Amino acid sequence: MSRVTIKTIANDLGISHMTVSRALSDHPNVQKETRDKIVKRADELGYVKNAAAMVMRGDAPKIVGLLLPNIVNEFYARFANDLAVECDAQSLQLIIHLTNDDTTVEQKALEQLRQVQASSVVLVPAPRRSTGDRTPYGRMRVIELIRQSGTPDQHPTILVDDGPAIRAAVKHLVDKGHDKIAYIGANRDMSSGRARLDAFRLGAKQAGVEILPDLISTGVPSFSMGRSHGHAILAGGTATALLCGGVEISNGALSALMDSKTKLDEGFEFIGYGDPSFYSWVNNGVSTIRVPITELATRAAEMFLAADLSGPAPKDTFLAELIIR
Amino acid sequence: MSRVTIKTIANDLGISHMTVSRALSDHPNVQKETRDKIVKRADELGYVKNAAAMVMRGDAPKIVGLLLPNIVNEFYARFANDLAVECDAQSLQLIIHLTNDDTTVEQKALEQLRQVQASSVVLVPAPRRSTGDRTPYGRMRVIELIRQSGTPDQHPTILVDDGPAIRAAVKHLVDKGHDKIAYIGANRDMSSGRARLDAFRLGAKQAGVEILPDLISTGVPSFSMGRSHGHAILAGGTATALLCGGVEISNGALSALMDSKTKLDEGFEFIGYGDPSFYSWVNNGVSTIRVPITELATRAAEMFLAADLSGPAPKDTFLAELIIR
DNA sequence: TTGAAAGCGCTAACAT
DNA sequence: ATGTTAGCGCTTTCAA
Repeated sequence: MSRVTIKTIANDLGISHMTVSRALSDHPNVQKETRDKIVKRADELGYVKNAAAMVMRGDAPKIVGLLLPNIVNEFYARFANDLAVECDAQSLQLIIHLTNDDTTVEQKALEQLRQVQASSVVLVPAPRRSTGDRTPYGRMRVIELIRQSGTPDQHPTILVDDGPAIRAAVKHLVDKGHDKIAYIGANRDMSSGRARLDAFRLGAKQAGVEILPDLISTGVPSFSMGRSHGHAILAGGTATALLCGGVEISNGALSALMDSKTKLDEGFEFIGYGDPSFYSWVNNGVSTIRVPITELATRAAEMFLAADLSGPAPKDTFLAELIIR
Repeated sequence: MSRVTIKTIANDLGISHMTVSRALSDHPNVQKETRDKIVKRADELGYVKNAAAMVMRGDAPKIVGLLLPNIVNEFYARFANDLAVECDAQSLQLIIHLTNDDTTVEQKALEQLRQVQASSVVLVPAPRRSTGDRTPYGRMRVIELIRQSGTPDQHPTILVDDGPAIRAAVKHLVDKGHDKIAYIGANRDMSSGRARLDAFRLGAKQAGVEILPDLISTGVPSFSMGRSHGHAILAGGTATALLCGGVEISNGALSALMDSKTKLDEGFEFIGYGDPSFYSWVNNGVSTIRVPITELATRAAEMFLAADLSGPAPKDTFLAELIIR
């Protein structure tokens, strides 16, 4: 009834538990006959090696963590999916925690991962108001994804540079004759919010158009935020094109746009952010700024394995891509 | 440099590791002064309790597993999200494995979860050809989600009954004057595929319409399958309405429909399956069959905690709901 | 109030 | 080829 261990099997067979251990760990020094008997009995009893015991002996637990704000956002879902595939390929177990961008939750999750000795953690750092306390990461390898928090060079980091794509998007719109281009993005609380807005401004400047302040709106990014700001811009009547700087925002703004058949017929142009699968077929294809998610996940998985912890932490940047549909 | 344990702290402070243990576990029998000193030092050194040691002593590991075909499908993503929230609330760690509906992968994942002594696993069983071997679940509580595999009453099960909603969908279409209703769904490999098609047929019968065999198509469910079958049905010209029996299929078929402006203007009616967020705003709102995902996740989390393992395994069924937009 | 010993499951290092 | 011992980090039991 209780858990089957090597001792259970050993007693059952009237031999030493060491022989059982050897047999089940493919150690050469076991007589074939004995080994077969052991393997057979282990199988019958449903024996599985106790991971906790292995960890206590010093084996690195085959566990990695993933901390995401949520997993409904298609960007995060795809990343989690790709990372999970990589982990399964490496026989790693992936523990997911959702932080909801709350530093408290994030800290708690990190501590739990530390308790189970997770070897690595991929983390989208929650934006933090103060440079407040943070639990030490212990022996975990922490890989920061998308956002960068705290001291640079401290942790390996995987970033996305969407600047060029955003500037290209503006240029594309200008080339098509638009000069009243609206922008909806995240506020300056997040570094990504700042960076994208800056890229938008720079793109406009480079393309030689002036952006009316009224056409730029920022806020805490969410679907409903994107939707309401989108409605406001469409109602304003000034803008002839809209660029979004965030996945949720983009979906929200697109939903607002879909409400307005007139605008679509008038040739109002929309460029979204992220590339949810339905963008390729909604509204005859939605142009967007695509982030190479699978590449990010692959790189993260590579970092799991990277042996050397010495030297400055690597910082990899992947380019987002403008997709015109 | 090496891992901080209670012994590290004990040596550091020149006391017994037992006192340290007591202090850090809020045992009353420690002098306040000593306790404060210990807690302080533990904090400085970044001590965390070793989960493996606790598990070895007999503590149930705070780990639960989740096995899903994938996590990009919005249905699964939402479920995973909701379950992760529940787990965080209960200080459980959630290990996710993606099976891709492959029994081999599923078995391997289950074994890994067994090694780390996961207390419970929520599992969308991969459809299995033969009633072949399956690793014993050991002491894990296995909760089957959506699909049921193997012997009934063996595991707690959470099912969705979409029969009434599917029949209501057919009735709705008939009431609106449609009598050439097409259906795209999963083939009979999965029990859900069979059940939904049967519900569709029954609904048609109850509504007094005959379904032309040509208008029913099934196959291995996927976006592209839904899309190509959708195109075929639209090209056929016979059908005036389409009902889908699967999430991916529904998205694919919807994408096919969006390609055809004519059909939409002609009043071609579509009822999808699942309720991706964008259904509420695409195409002025897509009618669909909604599955109560959060309720499923909440119930699953409740089952994590259920103490009694005695008696027949509970089988909970949640009703899907027809949403007309 | 504090400490010492034992044991959870496993394997490296020594016996035999 | 097989067996014995010890120890990973922790807490329960018993002793001081």
